[in-house]
Amino acid sequence: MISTRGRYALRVMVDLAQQNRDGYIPLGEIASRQEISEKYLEIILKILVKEKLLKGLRGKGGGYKLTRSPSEYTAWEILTLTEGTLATVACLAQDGEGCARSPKCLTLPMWKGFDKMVYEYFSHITLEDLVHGLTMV
Amino acid sequence: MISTRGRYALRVMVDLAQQNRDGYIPLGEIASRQEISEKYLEIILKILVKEKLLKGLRGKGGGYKLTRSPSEYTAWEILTLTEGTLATVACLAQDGEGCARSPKCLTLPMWKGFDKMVYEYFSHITLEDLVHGLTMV
DNA sequence: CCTATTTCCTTGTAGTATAATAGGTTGTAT
DNA sequence: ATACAACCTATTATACTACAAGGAAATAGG
Repeated sequence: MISTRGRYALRVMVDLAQQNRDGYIPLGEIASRQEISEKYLEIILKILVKEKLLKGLRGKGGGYKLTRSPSEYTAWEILTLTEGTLATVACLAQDGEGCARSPKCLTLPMWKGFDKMVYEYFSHITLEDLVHGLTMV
Repeated sequence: MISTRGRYALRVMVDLAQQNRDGYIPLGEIASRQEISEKYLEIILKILVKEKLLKGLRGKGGGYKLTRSPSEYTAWEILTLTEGTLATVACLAQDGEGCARSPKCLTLPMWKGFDKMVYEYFSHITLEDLVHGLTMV
């Protein structure tokens, strides 16, 4: 289950990709268009700025803007940065020490195969794809 | 992220499928073999019994046993029963009323495609597959 | 320089879920 | 009768989610 953090992040990135005017777009505008709490959105955008997916500018005329072209962002990147990890099971998370039962675990190959499939799926979807309307994948 | 509830459930079902002796296998035996807390496992097995994936028998010589042959259980079935839902986003959960933004949501098709893929993956893996050692899917 | 704007930063918080634990009750075989 | 083992009803520590509040710092226009 993907939390609102990751989902909102994607929606906001798509929103910014849609507004293809140059210049900065303020948070309040995005929040009201996407119907997301401003204060909560702040937290999400902070992550995206920190990770250089967005540029933020303070003060009058400030706001947020993309740092690359929409085709250069993948859903995978946005989701993993905001969600922390998309690993399905704890023993496959990046920081997970990997449980001691791994060698004899009969379900592990299934989880590995699943995680690979998830990666393939989201890493082949770009912001541009989403803006142009994904019909089927 | 799949919680321990679903993961333990799968491991226990695989464990039971492996012990192909007929008769009932007590919880304590499964718990120690799988290194899972007995009390927590009770909760999980209760769900599986209630949903008729397992038969439980009390008293001496009692325990748990499968109600079908391993090839007749899918990972999907076991996971959805114990996890509640595998829907990736709230707006696609079975009881979810579906959010008002659906028609204009550019990310929704991506989530739908993903959920379909997840279903296809887990519904094609049976307990028998897991027991025989899944190498690649 | 002043002021309005808007991001950035820190802290708090209600609600919910997870992963258990504790202790008792009912049913079953010998 | 008794040992065994599932079943049932609570309780709990911990953590995460999805916010909300209030202020500090930066920026543009007048």
